Amino acid sequence: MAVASVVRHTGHNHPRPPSAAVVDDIVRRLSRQGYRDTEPRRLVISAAAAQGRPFTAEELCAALPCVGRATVYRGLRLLVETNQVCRVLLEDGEMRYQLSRGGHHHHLLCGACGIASDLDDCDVEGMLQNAARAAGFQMNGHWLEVYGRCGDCVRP
Amino acid sequence: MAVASVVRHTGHNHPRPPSAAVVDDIVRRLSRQGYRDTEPRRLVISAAAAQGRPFTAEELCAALPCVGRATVYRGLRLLVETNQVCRVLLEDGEMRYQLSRGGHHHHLLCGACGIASDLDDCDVEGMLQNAARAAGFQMNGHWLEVYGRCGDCVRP
DNA sequence: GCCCTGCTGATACCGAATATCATCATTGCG
DNA sequence: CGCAATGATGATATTCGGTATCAGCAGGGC
Repeated sequence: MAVASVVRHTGHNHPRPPSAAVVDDIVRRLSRQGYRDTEPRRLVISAAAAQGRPFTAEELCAALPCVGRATVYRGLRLLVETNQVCRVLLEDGEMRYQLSRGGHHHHLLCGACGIASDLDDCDVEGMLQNAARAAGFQMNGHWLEVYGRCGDCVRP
Repeated sequence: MAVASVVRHTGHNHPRPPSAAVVDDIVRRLSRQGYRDTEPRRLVISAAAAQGRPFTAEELCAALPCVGRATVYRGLRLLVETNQVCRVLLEDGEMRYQLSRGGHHHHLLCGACGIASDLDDCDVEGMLQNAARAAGFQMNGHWLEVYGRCGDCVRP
């Protein structure tokens, strides 16, 4: 049976004060991979961490008028490639981003407030493996997003 | 337990001859909703049906040099909105399209040949409902894509 | 402190997608 | 059947998200 645990990224629907520890953590991980610790890059990470819900590259640019567009896009791409930021697919097909806590997980996307909570420990994996195998398909990955209303929006 | 059944859209990896019956069927459904039966629209549907794997809007345009770009884009959008065509999300985030057989299903996407088979009767739904509910989330939809290798590509 | 090299950012560029709008064609109706 | 209303078309312009370019800057190893 699946066990669900939720980590809400913020108590409310608004940007949180970017935690310096979170930024340091990510910068450290990037350094370990040979990427430099630069001021603009820290600003991008900080801005990403400050978003209360999945964001777009353009939103980051708007939040960082003092950082060049190209730098924001490059920084975001780097974060995605190194799995510091995960992609979030909205129901209408729009792609957004969100700071990742790492590890495999799925998103519970609230259509009302736009917040994406993380759903860990849901073993769709095994079930999909079986279904795929039965179809003669060798599965080695999947993409899953869950849409609906979060608890706060269902009973406000 | 999940029961999987696969419908491979074509025996091989190449465009099939567009079946007039399929096109007529879709045109009829559109007519019922008040959309006109026009030559360019039929061409778009026919081209979409002729694709052997998920395609992009640009690929449709290329396949229909005699139909205006705007018309192709409008036609494709209409087909998506009326659920005649479903969106297919590739592993890298690219969005493609594929004629839908209707009904809820997921895609088994082969990274080798690019073909998307349909996976019906996989009850992730129930499992997700439970996991979401346990997290205080009211689920009312999901998006799932499965990635791997199809049978033909695993043992060629 | 110096130098190498990766990073930055202004700009130009590209491609996908949509808006515009005059013209055309489908279909309902007399 | 033929006409009028209106939805559809398509050439074009435009917008917009994202990337390539490249000279200058700065991080960090020495």
